[in-house]
Amino acid sequence: MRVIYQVLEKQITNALGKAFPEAKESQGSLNPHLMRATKPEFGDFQINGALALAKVIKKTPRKIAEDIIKELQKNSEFQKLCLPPEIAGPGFINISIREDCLTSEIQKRYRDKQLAVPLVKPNNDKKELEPIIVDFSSPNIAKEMHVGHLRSTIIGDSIARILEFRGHPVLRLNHVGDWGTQFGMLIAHLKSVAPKTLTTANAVDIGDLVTFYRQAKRCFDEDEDFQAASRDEVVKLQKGDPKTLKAWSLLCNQSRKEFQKIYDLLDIQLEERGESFYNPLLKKVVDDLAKSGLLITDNGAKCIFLEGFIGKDGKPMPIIIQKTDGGYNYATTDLAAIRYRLNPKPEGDGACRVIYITDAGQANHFAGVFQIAKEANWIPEHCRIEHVPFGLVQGEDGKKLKTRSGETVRLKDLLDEAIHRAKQDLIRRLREETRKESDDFIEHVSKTVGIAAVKYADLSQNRTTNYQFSFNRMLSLQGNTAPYLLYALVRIAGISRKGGDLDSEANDIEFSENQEWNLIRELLKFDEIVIEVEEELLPNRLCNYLFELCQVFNRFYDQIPVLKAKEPSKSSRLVLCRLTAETLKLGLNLLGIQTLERM
RNA sequence: GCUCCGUUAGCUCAGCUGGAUAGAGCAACUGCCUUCUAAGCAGUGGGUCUCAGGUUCGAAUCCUGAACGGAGCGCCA
Repeated sequence: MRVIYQVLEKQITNALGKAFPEAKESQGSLNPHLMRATKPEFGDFQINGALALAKVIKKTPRKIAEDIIKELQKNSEFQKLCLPPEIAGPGFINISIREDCLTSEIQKRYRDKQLAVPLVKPNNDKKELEPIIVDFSSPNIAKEMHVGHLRSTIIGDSIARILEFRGHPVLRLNHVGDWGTQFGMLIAHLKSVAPKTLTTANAVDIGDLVTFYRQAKRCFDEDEDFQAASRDEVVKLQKGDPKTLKAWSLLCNQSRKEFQKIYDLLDIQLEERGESFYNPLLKKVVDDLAKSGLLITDNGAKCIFLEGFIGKDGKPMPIIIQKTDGGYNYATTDLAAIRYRLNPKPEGDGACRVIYITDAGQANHFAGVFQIAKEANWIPEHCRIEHVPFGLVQGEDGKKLKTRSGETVRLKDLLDEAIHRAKQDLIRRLREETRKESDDFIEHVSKTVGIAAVKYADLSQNRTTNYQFSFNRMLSLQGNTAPYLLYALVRIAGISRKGGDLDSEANDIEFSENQEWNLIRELLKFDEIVIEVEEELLPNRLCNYLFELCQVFNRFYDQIPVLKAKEPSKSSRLVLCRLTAETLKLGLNLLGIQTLERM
């Protein structure tokens, strides 16, 4: 209905101009404030503009609304599209779209792969679309992925999918932590305790690596000599010492294999481009910042002091660009990354929008880095860089999610448990219903449902707030959960199995029942929702929509017979079933969730 | 201490950027299966939108202040 909305908005703006020529000068007052009706009783859209206009024109809002309607009704195009508008409450205008228009919208959408969501096109002055970068997941080498990576990975993937679906070239970048002090620590430690791991492939497995890392961290915190040795290793690494580089690449490979298992399980594509990639560019970042006069040396470190950044002691807090020992910090890497990503090809990625999916705790860091990039003039006029923050994953006690023994939850364990619980649930149901299914079926359904539940639970929440993780809730068969949505699709597949032709023609469709119109109106909202999510980067809006669509469909399914209806109702209803299935499948796909025919 | 974020039903959360009587889901209670999968549907009860001011035709939404909770804050990322 996005197109209808746009047409209406234009018509109403025109009508306003004609009805109130005297209001034209005062800016903004001719905005119709057209929006989707807040309740079904109010029709499809409502105009709120009459209320705001009352201030400018000295008439009551209801009188103004009357004049707007009079003007609108002179327009035959408007009349073709809408029923006569009604004035309600203090001066709202309620607008209902004519049923034949709704029907023809359904026909247009039927068998349209994009389901009426338009593809983006390049600007007039450019031949090609510029890529959008989604920077997400970003685990650290030599550590296992843990629950802290869950949200970034899931949310980032969904946002990338939505942008891709709109037609944007998307670079899904995995900015893995493969550089810096942690590596110094690890290599320095391994040199003394397990030197073989630094020269031989596959000499250490990821579990041991994690243990070594912990030991190294402890040494680093307690032993000053070890600190110095670690920093030495970092400097060697950054200077490209061949032995250190070899050791480094062995460690990275080991971790990479482990990450890939998780990404495969989650069905997520990512292009690895770690921090190390930007190493050759760091020196120029420092040099250019120095040239621009932003850099100040403080206690031997090269820093930038920004307005509004104040530390614990109340003194201005620096952002450190180069440490006293010559090493670089993550701010430096992030600055180098911004430059590279926004630089035109082939020197850079030529991106027009860069999206960082990280926890909200890094908001200050990004605010600082973005401000430096802006002051250094590294962000072209037409480009956007955005930090997309999300809240903490908490346990059911409201505290940061931990295992019973108080350790960080490994992502692999968490996903396995979701799948395991989905499986137990499925087996119990099969027993209760005395159904028999193959082992393959059980494995496939449990995996799909388990992963879907984890993803959907995360995505369906407004990402900015903390999120309370609960297996029981996310796997529940009722309510706003993945299993509920998947079940709606299974019901439609059931209709098809029982002989419903979900591939019939939509030429002669006809509707009469309330529940049909409710479903039609819900289906037609899809395009607006996708575009809104693309702009706001809030996938929970899409989840919310899909949940509502399922509720409307289930009401329809409960109250309206499909297979037993006479023609043309039967075919018309089958068209609605198919369109519902496609909308759900596509919607879930944009969330990175796979669907099922039976469950 | 400073900065950022949050506070909506017993619980978990929406609330589309200022609109009509604040909405879902869980939990509780009442109905509905010889019927396309009841993993569903229909219904009932449940609210000082943390508090106090302000802005205006109109505030959960915007501004100021307070309380409570969370996160971050100099050479880790």
